[in-house]
Amino acid sequence: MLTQQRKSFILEILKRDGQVVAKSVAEQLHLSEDTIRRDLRELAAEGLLRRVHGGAMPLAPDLPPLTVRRSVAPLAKRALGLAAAALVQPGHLVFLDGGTSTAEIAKALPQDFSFTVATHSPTIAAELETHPTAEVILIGGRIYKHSMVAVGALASSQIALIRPDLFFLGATAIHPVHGLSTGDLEEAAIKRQIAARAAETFVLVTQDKLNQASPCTIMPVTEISGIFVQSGLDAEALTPYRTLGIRVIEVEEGEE
Amino acid sequence: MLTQQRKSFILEILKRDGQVVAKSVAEQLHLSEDTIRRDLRELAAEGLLRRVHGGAMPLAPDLPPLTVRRSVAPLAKRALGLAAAALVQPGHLVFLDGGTSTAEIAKALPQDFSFTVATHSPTIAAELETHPTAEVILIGGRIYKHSMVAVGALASSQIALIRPDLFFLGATAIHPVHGLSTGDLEEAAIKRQIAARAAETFVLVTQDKLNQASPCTIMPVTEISGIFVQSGLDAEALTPYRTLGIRVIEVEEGEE
DNA sequence: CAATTTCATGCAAATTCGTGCAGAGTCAAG
DNA sequence: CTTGACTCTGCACGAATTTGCATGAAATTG
Repeated sequence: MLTQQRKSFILEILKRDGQVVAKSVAEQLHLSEDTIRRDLRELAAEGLLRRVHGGAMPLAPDLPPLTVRRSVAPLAKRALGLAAAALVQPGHLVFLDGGTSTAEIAKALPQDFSFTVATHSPTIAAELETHPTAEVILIGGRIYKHSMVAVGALASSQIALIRPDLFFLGATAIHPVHGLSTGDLEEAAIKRQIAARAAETFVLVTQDKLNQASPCTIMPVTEISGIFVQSGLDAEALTPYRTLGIRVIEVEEGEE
Repeated sequence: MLTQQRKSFILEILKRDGQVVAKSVAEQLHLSEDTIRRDLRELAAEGLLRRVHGGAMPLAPDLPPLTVRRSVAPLAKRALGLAAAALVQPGHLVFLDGGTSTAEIAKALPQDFSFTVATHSPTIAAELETHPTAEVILIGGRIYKHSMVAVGALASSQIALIRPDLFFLGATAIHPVHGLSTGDLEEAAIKRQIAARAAETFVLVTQDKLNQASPCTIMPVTEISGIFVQSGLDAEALTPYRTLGIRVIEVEEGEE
């Protein structure tokens, strides 16, 4: 095991998990903690991470809001993202909505074949900087800051130019009767437009969104192809969707 | 076994595994480690790989992620960014190019009045998520990954719709005769277009860019209004710009 | 405040590195 | 065919790097 390789490994862990625990890395690589600590010190000196007691953290204290939201249900979301990313096929045009759930899809996208990702979220686009094979199309427009997605006429006109194979939608609420909804009218309009142009639309649903409603309706649930939920939820809560002919994909929360 | 054959073998291993362990190669080829080390040294001298203790790694230190590039000249860049951000006035439309220098401007933008920021870099846009008063316009298009900016016809058509008061351009090289230049043709074209529409264009110039030239010309230096450089540089190196009537703003590197 | 964990430093063992050198092989001129 | 120059390879040896452990300091936890 080369020193450089170890450092890369550490940086990957950091990028994936947002943190590094010295002890855990030492165990995974069957090396002493001293060695890992030394690496961490050197990486910190190179300005690649920030040393903290017990391990290391990313340099930037990240964007506080994002990190907070990210910590809501990271494991469950990661599992959902992984399952959703598996739908992507070579040559596809995939549209990724903004949000932390779709960010997990971006992280989990396959890297062994080529496809195109369109997104109106600068955060998602930035996330894909390091993806080796994905072509990225950025949809511009006025940024709606709360969700960090481009909205408005400018965005709309660009979306009208593409026809995605897959659309992964991020909604703040889903309800069998009230449909998909979110907090902003313009945001809802954009999502609606994308879904209308996409061949298939899927939604990643965490427990806290299921059977809820938000003020602005995006569209009825019958417009979507399927939802990803974590397994082990109340079966009854999912029945209405199955009845409506919506694919309900239950995802095991993988071990960490 | 010819020397060249051995070298090819080593490069294949490197390509396949992303690393080369000198000892392992020596065993596979039934040669002494010295020979392999010699090859590695020569290959490193040819710039085909990077020598590390125990073997070799690919040239690119992984993907030079933003974090690495950020650490190049952080203090100097931060000072330049701060000075540049001071030009922004209430109600302005400011265009921020992609790059680490302009990212520093984004961080230093005033927060006590309103203005609009346009950018074709998702990274910059994401940076502005936490800015309290700036309206953000994202320019979309195909993402040129090396620089993480939107380029192409889609981006061009959106830029044609706006007319910035200020444009902060990020170039990879500036030269009094060869003008501003960068590494990619499309990127250069977009920058040229933005500059043509902007009332004033400024460039943040770090020491390593001054009086250099890159393959793709953006435009002559006479098209720009001014450059920001760190103070204490060779006065002679700046004279040509002053002679051409370009404002040269020297910035003291502030304390941390 | 005490127990536990984590950290930094010094140190020794092991590994790897670079250089000098000798032997083997190649090639061309004599 | 012989000789000499040249190159390549492996070995030797001191230098440098890396790793794990021990020690005491520092931080964290209850």
